[in-house]
Amino acid sequence: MSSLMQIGELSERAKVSHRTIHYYERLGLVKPAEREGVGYRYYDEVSVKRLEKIAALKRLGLSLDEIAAVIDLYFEEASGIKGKEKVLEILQAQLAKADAQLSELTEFKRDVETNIARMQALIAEAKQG
Amino acid sequence: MSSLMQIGELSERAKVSHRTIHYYERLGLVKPAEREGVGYRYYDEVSVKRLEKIAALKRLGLSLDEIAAVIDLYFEEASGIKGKEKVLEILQAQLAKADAQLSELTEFKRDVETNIARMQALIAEAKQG
DNA sequence: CCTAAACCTACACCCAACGTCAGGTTCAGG
DNA sequence: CCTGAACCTGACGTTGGGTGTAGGTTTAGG
Repeated sequence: MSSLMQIGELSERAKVSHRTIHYYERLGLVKPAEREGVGYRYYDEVSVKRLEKIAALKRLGLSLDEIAAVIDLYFEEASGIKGKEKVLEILQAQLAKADAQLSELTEFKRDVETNIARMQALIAEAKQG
Repeated sequence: MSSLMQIGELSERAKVSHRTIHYYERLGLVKPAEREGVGYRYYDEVSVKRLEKIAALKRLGLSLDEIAAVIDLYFEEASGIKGKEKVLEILQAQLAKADAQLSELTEFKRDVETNIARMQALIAEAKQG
């Protein structure tokens, strides 16, 4: 009696439209915990987390295909022994990408801060020049 | 005699197709330093930097429209007095966005590192279990 | 002066990631 | 049993960020 929810509630809780959920399902990103006969989709709590994780990965700039390739790592026990080293490779690539993005982002932030200071100075100057 | 270059060279140096350069020009992201009559486009060194900056901002997840809104800050003197406060607003929004992205990215990195450790443990275990 | 390489414009087309719409089904409450 | 809300599928539309191509022009070098 794990209290499943329908797509409407999932949609609200994960802040994702139901059409998007359908779309993600076709791409293999999410699937209902249960689907009796040919009827409604029923989801569990994990689906909420899964959609939130997908959103987070998207914000990092991953495409849906790239996300599909790694999302299971977050929600399933490690796949068969043979694939573990490949999974490790993927993770290390993502780490490298994250590092690169971090330094680029840090630099960007510095630039923005510089520009903000410059703007504020110019505004102050204009206001009492 | 500042030795201008044509679009082909710019394209090669900035690693951006000439079609994309045309496209960016329509969006107001770049423009040739010179264009005699109705003929070829001629670019200077600044254009190379500009395209590289655009690429960097794209990697941070900015749309071309957002980039258009700020790119001039990097290459021109501050625009007219009236717009300065709006520019400041844009910059502050970008700073907030960058901060959010930074913390998300940091969290993501931690997750990936955890998963890497987990994978490595599993692999080691499998190799001598 | 001629030609090939590089350029020009304009329009059509592509892909990812959705959203919209139409027409039909299911389900819960009164 | 009936109705309205929630759901279903499938086809088509849209937006962002480009790419492809046709048909014409410019220019540098021999």
